[in-house]
Amino acid sequence: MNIKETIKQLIEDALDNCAQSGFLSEKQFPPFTIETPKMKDHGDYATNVAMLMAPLEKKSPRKIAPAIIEQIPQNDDIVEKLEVAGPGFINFFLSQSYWLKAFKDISLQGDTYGRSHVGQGEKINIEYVSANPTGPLHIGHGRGAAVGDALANILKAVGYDVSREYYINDAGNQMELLGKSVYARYLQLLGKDVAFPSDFYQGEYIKEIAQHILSQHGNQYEKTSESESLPFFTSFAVDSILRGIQKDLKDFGIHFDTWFSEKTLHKEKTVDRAIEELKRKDYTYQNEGHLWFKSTLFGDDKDRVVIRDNGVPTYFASDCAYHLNKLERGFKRVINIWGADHHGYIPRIKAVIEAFGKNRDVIEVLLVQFVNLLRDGTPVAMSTRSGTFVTLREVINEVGKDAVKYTFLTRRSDAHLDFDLEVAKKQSDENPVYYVQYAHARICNIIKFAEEQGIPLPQSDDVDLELLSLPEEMNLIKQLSSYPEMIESCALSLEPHRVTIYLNELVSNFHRYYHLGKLEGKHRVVNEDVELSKSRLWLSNTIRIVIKNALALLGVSAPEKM
RNA sequence: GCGCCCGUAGCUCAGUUGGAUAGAGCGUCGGACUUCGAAUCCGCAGGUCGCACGUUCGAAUCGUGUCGGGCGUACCA
Repeated sequence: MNIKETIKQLIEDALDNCAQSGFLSEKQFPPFTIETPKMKDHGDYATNVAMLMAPLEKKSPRKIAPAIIEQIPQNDDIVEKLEVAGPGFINFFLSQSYWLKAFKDISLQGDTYGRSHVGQGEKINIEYVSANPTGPLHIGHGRGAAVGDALANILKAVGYDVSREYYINDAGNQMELLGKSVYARYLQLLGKDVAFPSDFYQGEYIKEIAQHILSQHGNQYEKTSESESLPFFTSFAVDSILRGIQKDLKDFGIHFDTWFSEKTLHKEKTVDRAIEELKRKDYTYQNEGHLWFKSTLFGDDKDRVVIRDNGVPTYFASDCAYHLNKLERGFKRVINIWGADHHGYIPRIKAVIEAFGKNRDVIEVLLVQFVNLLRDGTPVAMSTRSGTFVTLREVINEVGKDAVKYTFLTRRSDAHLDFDLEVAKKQSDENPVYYVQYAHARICNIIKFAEEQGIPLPQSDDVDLELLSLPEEMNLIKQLSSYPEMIESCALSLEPHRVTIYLNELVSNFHRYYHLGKLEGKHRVVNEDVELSKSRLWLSNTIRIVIKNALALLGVSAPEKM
C-alpha cells in the first residue's frame, strides 16, 4: 500500500465511524480526492471530502471536517497533525519517521520500485505505429512509437498483462498500387518509356526497390505480363519495406510482441465471420449494391460500407475483423494509438465493438498529433505524396534516439508539437533529456568519488537517515516517495508525458540541492562528517534509482558518464 | 455546413482529472567554480489562462455561445 492509499484508508475509516456514530447521515461517500498541495503550509496531503459531503449532509464543510479529523489518530507513526483549512480542506502533516521509513524502503526495492499490482494482471492490448508498409517511417510514426512504447511499459509496471502489437496493412488497394509503382520503376530501369501516374508512390525508395529486383532477378519480368508479374512485385516491395520498418523500430528501441498481418484476417476467414456476425444480428442491409453496417445505431454519423458492389470488402471490414479477433483473444482493454488524422474513425470502430456485444469503452483510442519538423525555426517541407520527407531514421541518426524520444514524451500526445532538429541536437539547457541524464551521471560520479574517499554506499543497517535534516532533503524524500503514485496516475490517464514532468522536477531539486554544497562545504554530499555523508549517499543513490527506473519506462538510457 | 483536437508569459509547453496565491524551460539582462561534473545553480523582468455568459463553497480545468489555428467529413488505408 502506498502513501496515498494509506491516507485514503484512514479517511474512509473515519467516515465509517462518523456514519456509525450518527454524525453523518449518508452511508455512501462521494469519490473524494487526495492531493499534494502546492503550498507547504497546506501539509503533505489534503483531501476535499468535507466539502463534497457538505451539500449531501446540509452542513457546512467547516463543521464536517473537524468531526472527521477527530476519528483519525494523530501524533502516531503516520500522522503528526491534521488541520482544517480554507473552505474545508483537511490537511495531513505526516510524521518524519513515517516518511523516512517509506524512503528507506525505496532503494531496497531497487529497480522494482514504482511497480504495483493495480492492473491485477488484466489482459490489455496496445497497438501503435501500424504504419502501412508502403514507405519508410517518418517522424510522426516516431512520436506514436515513443508514446506507445512508454505507455506499454507503464501499464506493465502497474501490473497489467500487456501485449504490444503492430497491425500491418498488407492487403487492399494500397498494396496493388505499391506493386504497380515498383513495377513501373522496374520497367523504366530497363529503358522502357512507361507512364508513372501521380497516384503512384513517388519516393526514391521505390526506385531502390526496383533496382534490387533488377539486380537479383534480372530482366525476367520484362517478358511476363503485368498481371502475372504484379504479385511478385507487391510482395517483394512489402517484404523489403517491412524489414526496413522493423529495423528502424529496433534501432529506435521499440519492441513488439505481435506483428499482425491484415492478410491473415482474409486467409483465416475472420473477415467473413465478422460480417456474418453483423448480418446475424441484423446490423446490416443491402443498398446500391453494397453491404452496409448500421453504425448509426451506435452513434456514428452515417452507416458504413463493409462490402462493395464488386464483392471486395472495405478496409473497415478488415478492421471490424481485426477487432473481433482482439476481443476473441481475451483482451479486456484494447488501446489504439492513432495519428490525429484518423480521429473521424473512432465512432465507427466503437460502433462495431458495441455491435459485437461489448462495451464501447473496451476500446480506447489515443490520438497523437502531428509533428511539425523544423530546422533552425523554419519548417522542413514534408510531403508523402511527392516523396519528399525526412525519415525517422534520418532524425535518429542526426539527433540520437534518447533526445528524440524524450522530446516526444515531454508533451501531451494530443497537442501539436514543434520538433526543431537543431535544438534537439544541442547538448544544452534547451534539451531536457541531457538535464535529466546529467543528474544521473553526476550522482554516479559522486558515489564513485565517495568510494575513492573510503566511504562506500552504506548498507541499510549502517545508515542513520534522521541526519537528513535539511529542508531540501526532506523535500527530495517526499518527492521520491510520490513516484509510485505518479506512475499510477500515468497508467490511469494514459498519459506517459507526466513521467518527464516528474523527472524534470525531481532532477531540478537535486541539482539545487547539490549546489548547496558549492556554497557551503558542510552541505556537500561527501563531507567531513562520515555518518552524514553516508546518509546523503543513501539519498543520492535513491534519487539515482528513481531516475533510472523512470527513464527505463520511457525507453531512455541512464548513462553513468556523459 | 457538421464533427474532433488545440488556444496559458515574447517563444516552446506543464498545470496532480473541479481546489487554496497559475508554473517550468528557452530567449533578454545581471550574478555564482582553488574542494563531490558549470551539460549546473541563483536573481530580475514577463499573465484579463482567446473572448462572453453559465454551473457552485471554488473554474485555466465542466456546460453553452463566439473568435482563431489544425485535422477530419470515402465504396483510400
